[in-house]
Amino acid sequence: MNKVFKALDDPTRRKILDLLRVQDLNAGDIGSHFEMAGATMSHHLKILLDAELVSCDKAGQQRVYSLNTTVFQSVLEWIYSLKGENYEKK
Amino acid sequence: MNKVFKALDDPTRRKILDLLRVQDLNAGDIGSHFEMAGATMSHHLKILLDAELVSCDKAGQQRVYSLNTTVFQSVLEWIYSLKGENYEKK
DNA sequence: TAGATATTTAGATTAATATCTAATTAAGAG
DNA sequence: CTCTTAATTAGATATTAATCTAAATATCTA
Repeated sequence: MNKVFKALDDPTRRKILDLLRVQDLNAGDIGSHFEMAGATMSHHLKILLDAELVSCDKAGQQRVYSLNTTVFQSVLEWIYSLKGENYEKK
Repeated sequence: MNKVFKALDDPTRRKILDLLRVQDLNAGDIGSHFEMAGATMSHHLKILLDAELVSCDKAGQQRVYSLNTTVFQSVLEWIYSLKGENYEKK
């Protein structure tokens, strides 16, 4: 879970996830929502990939990123355990 | 939410929350679970306080910390929105 | 193949965070 | 009032993380 919390602890990366919630996007499209060097975006995307919060497919010159929410299961379970509730998978 | 994610992005602080899930504890008792200077614990507790993940009551010379899970609502809502599900408060 | 575009990687710099020791504050006991 | 205990605050240092520019890689097109 360490990597997941690390990845979530950054407003830019959380916003990337918000963007990917709506639709898959390539690196350039994601970057266009931020005023940051492309290399910096790439860095953030790598951290999200490492945490398995996003996945990536090559499409020609571009790389298309998509959201992967399965990793949240363990986070939800932890939060619910703190709340003293059981987490029931829908 | 920034402060909450920041606070959660540290194994020591997450473990503190795990300890407080079981029972309220004073600063010294919390510290005894870690091999860290007391000042360092105090620093972590302050970050948890700022994020409102814990609350603190004075009891004589001691300060008793307790878990506050209400802050998790917004986190849960955000995660569920990413998952494309609605979060229903229990 | 040469050039253009999309993206990542390398290396450097700056900013933020965790940690420590020492000093301070606050409360209780003698 | 002074001593002890509990905890925090201050200040310093070291590690980690975000960001940039420049260079490299990979793919498409002419």
